[in-house]
Amino acid sequence: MLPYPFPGPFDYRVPETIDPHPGDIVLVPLNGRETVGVVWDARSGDAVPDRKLKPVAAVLEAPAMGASLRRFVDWVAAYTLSPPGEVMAMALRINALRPDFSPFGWRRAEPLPDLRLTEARRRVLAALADGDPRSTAELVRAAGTGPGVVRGMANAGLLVPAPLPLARAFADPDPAHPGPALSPEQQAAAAALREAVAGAFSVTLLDGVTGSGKTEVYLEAIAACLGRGRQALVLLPEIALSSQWLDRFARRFGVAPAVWHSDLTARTRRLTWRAVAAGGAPVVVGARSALFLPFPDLGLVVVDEEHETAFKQEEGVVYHARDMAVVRARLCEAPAVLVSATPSLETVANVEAGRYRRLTLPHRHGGARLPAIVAVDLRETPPERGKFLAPPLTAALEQTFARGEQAMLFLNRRGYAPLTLCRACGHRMECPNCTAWLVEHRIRRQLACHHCGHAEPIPPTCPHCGAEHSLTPVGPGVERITEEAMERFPDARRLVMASDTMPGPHAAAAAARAIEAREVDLIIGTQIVAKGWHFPHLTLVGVVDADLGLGGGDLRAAERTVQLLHQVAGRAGRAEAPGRVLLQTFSPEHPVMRALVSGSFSQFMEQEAALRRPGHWPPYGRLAALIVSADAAEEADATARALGRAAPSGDGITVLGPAPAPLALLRGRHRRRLLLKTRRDMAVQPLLRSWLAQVPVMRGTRVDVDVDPVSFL
DNA sequence: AGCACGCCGACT
DNA sequence: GTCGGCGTGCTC
Repeated sequence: MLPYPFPGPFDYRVPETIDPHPGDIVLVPLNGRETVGVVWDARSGDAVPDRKLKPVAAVLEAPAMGASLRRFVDWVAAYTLSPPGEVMAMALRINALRPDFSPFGWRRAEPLPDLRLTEARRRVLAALADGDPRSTAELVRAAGTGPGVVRGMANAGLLVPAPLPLARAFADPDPAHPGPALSPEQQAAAAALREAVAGAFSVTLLDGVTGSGKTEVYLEAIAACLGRGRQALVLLPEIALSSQWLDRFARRFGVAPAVWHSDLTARTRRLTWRAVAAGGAPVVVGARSALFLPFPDLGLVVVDEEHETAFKQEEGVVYHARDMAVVRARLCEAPAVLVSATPSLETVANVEAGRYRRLTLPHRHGGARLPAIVAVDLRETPPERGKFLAPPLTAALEQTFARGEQAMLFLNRRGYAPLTLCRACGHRMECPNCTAWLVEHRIRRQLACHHCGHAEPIPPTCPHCGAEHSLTPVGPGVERITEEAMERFPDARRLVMASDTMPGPHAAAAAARAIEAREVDLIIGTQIVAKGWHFPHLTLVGVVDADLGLGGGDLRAAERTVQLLHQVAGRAGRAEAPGRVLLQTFSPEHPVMRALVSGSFSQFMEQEAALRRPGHWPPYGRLAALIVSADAAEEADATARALGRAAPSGDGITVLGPAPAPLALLRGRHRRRLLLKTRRDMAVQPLLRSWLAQVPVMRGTRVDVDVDPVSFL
């Protein structure tokens, strides 16, 4: 299998000098070059005539790709309709394998060529007397010479390259390390998880209210997994924001786990990948790409915050890490644990169908109570004109600050204002490349598109009618809320938490520390504040616009809003002082607001299920989206219409569209969508395969497939 | 993906 | 008469 988008593996001849086995990483000729690939299987048999077969060039000295990972790659490729080589490339991490990147050093040549030795060369050989290979840097230090001498010796044949023994990059977590005390409720759940870890494949939903100590419970499952000598993988939706999770892990096990995400430096990535392959990383915590690490014996997969849409990879190979985690666990004969205070309807449906087990933690840990949630009706108590914080919320903020407690304002919108409008002619400032408004970022003095890289200075006059001082910001973003809070509470120490104000894990960790140390009175944030933080002194959460996520006609808009706002609300009152949550809304009677206020999350999910079941909407049916894109609208239309004409039909099959995508123009490309819906007992992949095979796609036009779409943009 | 081949426009 | 633009096709 080659790391390129071919439809399948290529066949090669095996010369007598080498002996490759399935999983081995090999060097093979391809179109006049040499390429790294993985031996996938014995030859596929047909198609390629013997005369065309070229010989495998070499077997690389690298850990082989295990059978369970190869089968996982095949499974993901088949499920997502991606070229298997592209999926394998995610698992291969070619950068970690290239000989020039590998941790290679030197040993003495056997036998030594008969050469006159200089004093420096003699010292280098002396440093290698014990037979262990050493890196160039080590040899330079030991022999008190320069790297040129080592290189010269290698060229003269005195030294030969040798793989360095892998340093233990990650310490063994200590299951006996005294961790935090668990409540009887937590102990019971932990015992059930330990039992699951002792068995083969199973899926368990760990469903506990915010602040119930779910993490501490599944850390016990990890301890049990380590006790059996197997590795554990924990997936988090946003690893960059996981400093508090790492603290908890260290508190339980005395050491840090291996961390895996896309922003690792090349060196750390290589070290971690090699350590995992060698079985030297007992626990890995990572973002979705960690699913493709080469665990020799994966014994447990945990998906924390399993409802998070961040687990859906939208670019390249489009997959849902929560669902693929279950597949990976099954292929490794390991249990999977899905964790959430607000489980997705998909997971709830699997519990109800008996496919998943469920463990519940109904109470907060340490006697803390769940926060009281109330709706603030913006029709009855509107904010002042041009302001966004209604009187009940400002009064609550005042009381909170007066008590010396912390408050949080949540608004899932970056920047100052989502729309800039000309009061003279009604012109809206829009992105030239996308069907989207430009968002004002007042601090940067720019109008920016949140879908592509476009940004421009705020124009002094209306670009349409030329009127002066007529451009007006409409609606709030976190910057504007910060401005309002600053006017109203000038003495409150503010901290803005948004992806553009906290670039990277360090900034987020520093922010969390400042909040824990009570150096902040008011936190103003976008959705990153919803993610599992534990701020013990935070007692008030204000949701500036609770209705925000409900527009747009998205299948999961209501579910997602409940999950997001419930998570945000869960940040309040996690210690002794009780928490309070105010939801500013124009429709307090909406089922979403009722569910949040009453706390009857499960009842809301039943209503959602009742809405989706009759039409066979997920999770009671299957969806796949086709996204047609082209530089010209006519080309996108032509292909989309051709797909529409060739659409599959039959009992239990519905095709919707083609229709312009909500983002009909994205990064300068015109987009059309079609949606395939089938009954749950049907597979969409064969339908999609034969459908796509019937429609020729012009050059410059793309058809992207999204199986189980989460986003409908 | 990555690379060679090939067929048309602006230079020495 | 030549360099080089990127459209097309191929890789076991």
